[in-house]
Amino acid sequence: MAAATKEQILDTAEELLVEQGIDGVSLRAITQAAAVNLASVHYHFGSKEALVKAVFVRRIAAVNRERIALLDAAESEAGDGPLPVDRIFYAMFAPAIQLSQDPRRGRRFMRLCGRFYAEQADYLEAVFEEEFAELVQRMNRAFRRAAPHLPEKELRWRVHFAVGAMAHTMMDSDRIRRWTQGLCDPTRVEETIDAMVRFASAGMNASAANGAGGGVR
Amino acid sequence: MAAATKEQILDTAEELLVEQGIDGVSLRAITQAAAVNLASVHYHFGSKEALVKAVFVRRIAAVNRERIALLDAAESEAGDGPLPVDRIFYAMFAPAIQLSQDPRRGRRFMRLCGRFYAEQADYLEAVFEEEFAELVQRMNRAFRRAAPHLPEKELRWRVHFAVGAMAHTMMDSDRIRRWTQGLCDPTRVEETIDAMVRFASAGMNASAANGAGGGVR
DNA sequence: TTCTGATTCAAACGTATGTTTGAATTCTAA
DNA sequence: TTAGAATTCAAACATACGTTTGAATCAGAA
Repeated sequence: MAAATKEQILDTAEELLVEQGIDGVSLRAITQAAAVNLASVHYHFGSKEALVKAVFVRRIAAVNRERIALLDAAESEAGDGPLPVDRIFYAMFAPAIQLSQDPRRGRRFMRLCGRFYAEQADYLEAVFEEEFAELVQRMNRAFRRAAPHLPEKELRWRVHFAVGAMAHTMMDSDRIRRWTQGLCDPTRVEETIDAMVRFASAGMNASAANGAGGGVR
Repeated sequence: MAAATKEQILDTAEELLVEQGIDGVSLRAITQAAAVNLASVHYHFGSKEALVKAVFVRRIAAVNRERIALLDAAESEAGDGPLPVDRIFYAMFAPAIQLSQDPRRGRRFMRLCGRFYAEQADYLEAVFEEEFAELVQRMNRAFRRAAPHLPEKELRWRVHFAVGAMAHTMMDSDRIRRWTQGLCDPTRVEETIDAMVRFASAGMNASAANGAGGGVR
């Protein structure tokens, strides 16, 4: 059956890509683990590159749709007023981290997403921009309204830092659990999201730079 | 001359590793760009793996020594009292980000460091633990004293998020500059550090979770 | 059943990689 | 200057990879 083979390849590729990275996993390893023929990848996808893209897009599109849906809900609830910062961050973090509640593929993909972001493969850069364009615009606009006192530059920096905190957590669930002896465990999803929202919101709500260069030391 | 060849290989490898990742760059590319013979790598380092390790350790050891020196200075200045949170974060961020002031190798290595952290190559994991063991211990102790009211779990999460913000910035200097049309530019080092310290300190100083599960929504 | 298109399969192709080899060359010290 | 070690070099080795090929097999409609 055709469709079954294609999905089998996608699932197995996603699993192995998480564990070993794009360059670390070969088509032979994928097809062998999926119990399909080596040539099936090229028959169904065209190339390894296209397979990697397909693995990524299949899930990230759903996550970003959910993020935008959460933004929509929050905005219609807020009427004409600005959104609370923590609601925006919740919309940003929750769908990605929550995906880990799917015990089968979720946790794998959570790490894969961070991994893709880190690998910076050229052909993934375009996919990134396309899949994130609308979301980034919506997020920036929401933050702008939520923190109108903040200089644009400072606001962008803080969004960037918050994305970093999230990406780090997505990419790294094993390491943080190990280094804290299980105290911090990203598989406890709601707890993780709550801590992340608290941290990022407090960071975003901090007072801006006082004058020129006024930092520590 | 022996030493010159070895350093030439290290420098060139660092440069190319940043641009193309560990698996993306071949020994042939490195040795050709360095204008040395292919076999020199194995003569001086033993293997590609050992070369990669050497590239990493050469700089990260210096950065972590500087971090600990900053902690020492802050602690002797503070006497018996706890350190301000922003001083701890400054000690954590500044040496890594400041390395980018070296216009020759600095910026490259800043990205390489984040890249290594993301790649999670098995043989790098051991190097990471060794090179960071002392620093992590010192940092955790300093934060514990600086925020005694904070539950251990919450404290560890926040340190983790702050590390994420830093790693993201280190790994990503091109992307953030591009996405903000130059507004946020990690090559403006002090400005970057200041923004990062403000963000992380505010996140660390946020009030802890109020009761069970009390977050957004 | 028979035919046609879709799918699977084993095998091979061409290329790039990390590594090794052994001779040639350069440096160092007596 | 010269013996001996250190270093460089061109060439080859073995392997793994993504991709292609063409025949074999399967599915479903006539």
